[in-house]
Amino acid sequence: MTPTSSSGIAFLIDDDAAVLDALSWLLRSRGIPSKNWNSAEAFLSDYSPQMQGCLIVDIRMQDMTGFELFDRLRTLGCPMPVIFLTGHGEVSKAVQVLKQGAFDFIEKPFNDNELADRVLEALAWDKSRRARGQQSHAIHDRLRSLTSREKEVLSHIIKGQMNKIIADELNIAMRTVEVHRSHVFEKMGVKSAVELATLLAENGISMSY
Amino acid sequence: MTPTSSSGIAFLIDDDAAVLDALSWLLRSRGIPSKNWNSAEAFLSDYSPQMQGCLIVDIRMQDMTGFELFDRLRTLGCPMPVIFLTGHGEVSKAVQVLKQGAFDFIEKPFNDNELADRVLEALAWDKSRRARGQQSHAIHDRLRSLTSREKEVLSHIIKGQMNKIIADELNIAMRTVEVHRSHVFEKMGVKSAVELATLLAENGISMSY
DNA sequence: GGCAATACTGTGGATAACCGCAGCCCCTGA
DNA sequence: TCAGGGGCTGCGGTTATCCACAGTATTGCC
Repeated sequence: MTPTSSSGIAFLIDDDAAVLDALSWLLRSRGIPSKNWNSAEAFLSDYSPQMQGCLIVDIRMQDMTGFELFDRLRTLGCPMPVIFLTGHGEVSKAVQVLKQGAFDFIEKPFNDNELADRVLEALAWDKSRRARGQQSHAIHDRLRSLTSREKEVLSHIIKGQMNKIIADELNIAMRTVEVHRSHVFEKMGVKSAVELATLLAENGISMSY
Repeated sequence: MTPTSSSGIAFLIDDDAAVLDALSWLLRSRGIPSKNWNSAEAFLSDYSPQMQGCLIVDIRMQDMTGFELFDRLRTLGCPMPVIFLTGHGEVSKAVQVLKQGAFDFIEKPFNDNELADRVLEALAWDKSRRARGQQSHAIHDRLRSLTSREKEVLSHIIKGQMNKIIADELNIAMRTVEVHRSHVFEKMGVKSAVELATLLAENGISMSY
């Protein structure tokens, strides 16, 4: 099992110790591991891109609103799903934040079962995100292993151009293109141009050189 | 200009004639064409998949709630973006409906500029959706023009298999595969297997035969 | 029965892809 | 200075692809 195959942790962020206790107790009773922070700043200073799981964030905190924390984390590139907890029904804020990519927005007092279900959904979402990311990361690693000339040839290959044409456009011999081409296939772990094109297209990668 | 290149219409659905008037006046002042319905049922009976634009639906109506209308339309396959208007802040409903794919959820009284902006966003979203759909539709039309044997060969081509292998697996002569292959290219409007693979992958089409 | 569509096959030749072997040039770092 | 990596190239041979020409067979429809 690689590290990214774990189900992740629920990161609880609230400046109300009673809420943190109640939440962590609830989650533990469902077998969901969690960790607590009593302020947004505290979490931010501990934040690491290695973290896996989801965030459960109170909207109303002393040092920073949950929205601000959300913005800061997104700026840092944190992709984890965020569930907001709110005590007072601000519809426009809820709508805004959901449209910005929050995972959920739950009013207090919340139903225990419902909250636990949402957390499980968020953890599952994050897990599948990591799986997708791992695939995509592996491809980018392979792309980075290509020399610049190889990338250039690659970009022509996936346009479906023949070796002769590529050679003309790059002003090199066909034999050279053949060599680069076979290196590209080897480094990218594919056996044909079709596989290569599919691999890149499925991962939304377009090589514009 | 094809029909689908128009910007679409705002379909207003509210059983309060005063609101309909105000909305249609507002939108007309911004150059946004709109049409009115005074009940959900009335709109449903007029609904046609040909409609282009977005819906602006009051949550609270006599015959049916906006949510019900939303569900009914989605069941009918209506893909248009829906903006809900609500007079009373139900956060949980807003969250639920947004997660189900509503475009926006706006509280009354609303800011005129904001609403007009949202409508324009929704219309733009629908326009780009139609563009994507048209591309995808064209591809499916071409796929449908293939005979079943050709589709079978296609599925092997996009796996990157050589004609010889395909011939073996289908128990036919290589020459026959070559013929099917060239028919597939011609009907799909591509000149190479790479183009074909990219075309299908970019549109999320996987041929499993 | 004739006609069209579909599927299938063979022959032979042109073109393209693939590959090992061999070698050249340039740059960089030990 | 020498080794290694990257880029470039030619030769010769095998395998694949693409295609024109030429058929056979089956099915379904008017």
